[in-house]
Amino acid sequence: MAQVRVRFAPSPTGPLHIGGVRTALYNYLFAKKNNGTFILRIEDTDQARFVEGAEEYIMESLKWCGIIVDEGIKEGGDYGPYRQSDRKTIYRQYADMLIDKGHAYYAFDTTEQLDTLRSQAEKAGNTFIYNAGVRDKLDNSLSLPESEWKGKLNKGEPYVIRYKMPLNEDIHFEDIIRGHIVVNTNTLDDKVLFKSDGMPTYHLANIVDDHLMEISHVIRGEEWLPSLPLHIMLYRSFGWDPPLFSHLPLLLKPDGKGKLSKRDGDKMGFPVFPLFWHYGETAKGYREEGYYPDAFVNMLALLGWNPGTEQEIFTMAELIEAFSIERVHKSGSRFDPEKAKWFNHQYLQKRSNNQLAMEFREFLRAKGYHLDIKNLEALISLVKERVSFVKDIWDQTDFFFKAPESYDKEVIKKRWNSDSPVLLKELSELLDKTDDFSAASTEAVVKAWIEEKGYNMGTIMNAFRLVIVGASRGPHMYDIISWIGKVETIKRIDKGLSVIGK
RNA sequence: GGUCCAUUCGUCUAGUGGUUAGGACGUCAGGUUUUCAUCCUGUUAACAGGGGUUCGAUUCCCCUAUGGACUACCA
Repeated sequence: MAQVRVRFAPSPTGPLHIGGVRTALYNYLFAKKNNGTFILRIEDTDQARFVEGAEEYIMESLKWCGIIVDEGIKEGGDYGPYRQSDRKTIYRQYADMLIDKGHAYYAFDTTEQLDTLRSQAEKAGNTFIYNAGVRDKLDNSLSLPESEWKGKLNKGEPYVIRYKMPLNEDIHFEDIIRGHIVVNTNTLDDKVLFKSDGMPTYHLANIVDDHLMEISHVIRGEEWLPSLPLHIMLYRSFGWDPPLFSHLPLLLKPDGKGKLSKRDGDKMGFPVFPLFWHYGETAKGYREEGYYPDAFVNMLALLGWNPGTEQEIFTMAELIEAFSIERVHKSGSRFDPEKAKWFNHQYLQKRSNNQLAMEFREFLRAKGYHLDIKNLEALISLVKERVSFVKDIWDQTDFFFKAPESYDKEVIKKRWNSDSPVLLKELSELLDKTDDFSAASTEAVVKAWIEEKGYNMGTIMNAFRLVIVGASRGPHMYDIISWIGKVETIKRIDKGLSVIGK
């Protein structure tokens, strides 16, 4: 295979959502699998939709995911510039080339005129298509006498350049994922290639840039499939060899219908963006929700592709090794937030107590707690298996840091009986006399006491947990009291006794 | 409306012209845990429908249904 060069070509119109990230990821995996080059090209030909911060956001997102850009606006490269607005002067000559070859023409119709024609057609139950069927009746350099349209040009009247779609021709083409597709040109329209504001449209800029940048494979979202015939025709008109195309299936909403959209995140309570977004609107990101980038990437990679084995956990290197574009699915995948959490759980379990302690220490710092790593490692070893996110550690361990402020009423009803005050008082005195407060030691002492007196283990331990934790949850009691220490333990028993009473 | 694309458990998916249609998430049930959670074990549940082709179709073809994308001087 010739040198593999692929590009991810987003528009900086807002934060990149996870569908875009997955497109970038598949491009990256494909490139690296084939010792190729991954290019980031910014497609900002629509000045009206430019959004502050979006370009930075895209680059930061890729970086967070571990997707390394080989050529791009920051990285440079031999095929730059990599931002289409910086390539503005390139496109016009290609539009002119098409006009010279008779594949494109000037059109002077105003937006209003075309809108009217469209709505009229709609009322009549037809579809207005600007192509060979009607272009003779419209206002363009094909329908008007040469003197007239040249006059308009000289006068500086606004115009666009349209592609001259041939009449009644079947266009055959291949998609790596979808196979053979045929479309008749009569259903296609004379797309605008060059806008009246002096900028190319996506279609022109995209084809010119892909050719100039020697892109070998175009891997993009399914929403582009309908314009593939146009793109194929453009390559033919220029006399260029087209790249190979792959159209990725869409990411769908978890419930209901339709493709995942930028709005779904807040509506459904999970992020649709890799990172927090805060220009104008704000939106949650996976990074800030506590996802590890490798878990996020792993989850995303398996949404629409799988290697055909039962392996589910992959490092980026393993993904690169296993990836093949042919195994990408044809149909859309519904995004499942539950499975995303499961992936993070898997990755969190693989981290060392020390790593987690460092991460949790940052979390605690924000809450005003400052603890040493050894202490936190001990804490984390007690709850690690129960959490999926670092922030979950707090939910599992808040009572380590502070005595309960209230006691679960249901638990009082169920676990606190008339004997409880007396028994806990005895327990308190017993622990007070115990010097070695390691979990093993207190466990031995308390068990011996319960056995000697013939008490009921469940009764005591559940009431004990109630005064220490405030609820019916948490790790082993002896681990808890060992960590909080004797003084705090006794204090909590006393407080519990006075608050709950009998 | 038109064009194009798609359709295996609730979800992500494996798979083959002949399989008990496999796995994961979730669900549910047991077990462990004197709590809660984790964990373990088990369970649950699918080839959209109808025609063909064939000795035999989930698998190949056609139709229908359903879903989706596109239908801008947006990408």
